[in-house]
Amino acid sequence: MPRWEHGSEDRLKQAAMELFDEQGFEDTSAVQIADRARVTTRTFFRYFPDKQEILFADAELLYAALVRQVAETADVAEPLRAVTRTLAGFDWEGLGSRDVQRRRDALIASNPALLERELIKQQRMADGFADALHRRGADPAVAELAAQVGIQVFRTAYREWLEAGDDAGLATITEAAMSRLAAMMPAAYQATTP
Amino acid sequence: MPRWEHGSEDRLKQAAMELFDEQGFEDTSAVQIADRARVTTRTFFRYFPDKQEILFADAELLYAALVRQVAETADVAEPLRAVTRTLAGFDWEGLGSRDVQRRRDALIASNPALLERELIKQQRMADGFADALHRRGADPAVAELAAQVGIQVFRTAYREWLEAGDDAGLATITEAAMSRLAAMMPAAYQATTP
DNA sequence: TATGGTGATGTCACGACGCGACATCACCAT
DNA sequence: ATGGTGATGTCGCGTCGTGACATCACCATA
Repeated sequence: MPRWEHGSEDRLKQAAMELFDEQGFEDTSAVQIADRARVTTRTFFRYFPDKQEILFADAELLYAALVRQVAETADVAEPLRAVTRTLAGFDWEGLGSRDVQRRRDALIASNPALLERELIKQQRMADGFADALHRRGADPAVAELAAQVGIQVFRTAYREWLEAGDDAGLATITEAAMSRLAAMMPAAYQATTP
Repeated sequence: MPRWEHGSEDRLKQAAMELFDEQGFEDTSAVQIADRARVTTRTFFRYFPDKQEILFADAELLYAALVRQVAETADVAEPLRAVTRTLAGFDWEGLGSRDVQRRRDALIASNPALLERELIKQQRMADGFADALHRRGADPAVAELAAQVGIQVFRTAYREWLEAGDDAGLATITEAAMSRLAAMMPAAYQATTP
């Protein structure tokens, strides 16, 4: 008979999701989560540096994968497209149903602390993209701008996609967002395009 | 003889800046700040909902002013420029020397909690811009994209400006960033510009 | 089989954070 | 002078997050 059950981390994640669902994020304490997962509070904080992170632990891996992909496939000639294509091309459905992602999104949006965390993750991803593009030979200033803007473009598309019916493809929606952006670039600048 | 000195809020801000400078953000507790400002800890939290906010209390006013300006002067035909021009046209030097702003930036960048807060403020400003543009008649999707991208473009320019010598004007640097962005829009999209 | 190392978890103690409830008192209008 | 109001203090509490050290299952290897 093992002294401890295995899989504490999974039990913690599971318990946290349940409790957030039942009571919301704020009204759920780390102690409650730990209790339901049958571990001590201290163990909770060994797996997750804070209460927010339990919602982003998986996302961290996803971001790393995306950055890696940009690093491998980026086309220096079109850094902005490299970013949006990588993001739009990912199999988001594979992460869970659209409905699950929608609910996760809503949970995050409803809580300032979670929103802050989400934004910083996104920022880190942007930094990763910029670095990857730079390594592939892009000018640093261009790389940073492409990363930041590319992510913003995709984010708006992603949210549209979450709300859309099944007919809409993420790639298509993202293309539409890019077109929108292109349409709002002043003509003066477009003329200067090399 | 007044029972309490007046100007607690200012004393708190002052004390906080000093201590952050002396010891860094993490190693400064709310208690220390309150002590130096000669108020109780409870009073600290009455003025600032948390330790981070003491660094952003002023910024909040600034953001509100910028949003108002976009709401008043936005040109619906060029929402992206409306955003970047408002931001680049503001008198940032009036907020303090470039050096002060640089140090503030460094302090924020050096601390995750502060970075999170900064990003969420920026996000709120973006939401404000988007709303303002929408009210002025812009399509909601376009408004959101213009706000987000405009801010990102300006942010990169602003950081360049902080590092630059006195010769460089913020407006010029921002224009350069816009050109960079225009240059990376795929030609296919530029052709579709209405 | 014995032994010792290693990793996961527990236990304890502590400081920092943030808030609710209520008390106090300077100041101001009337 | 008097009563209201706003700023501040006092007290107590629950939550967050961490350091230090103890425990014990499991594994490798002699």
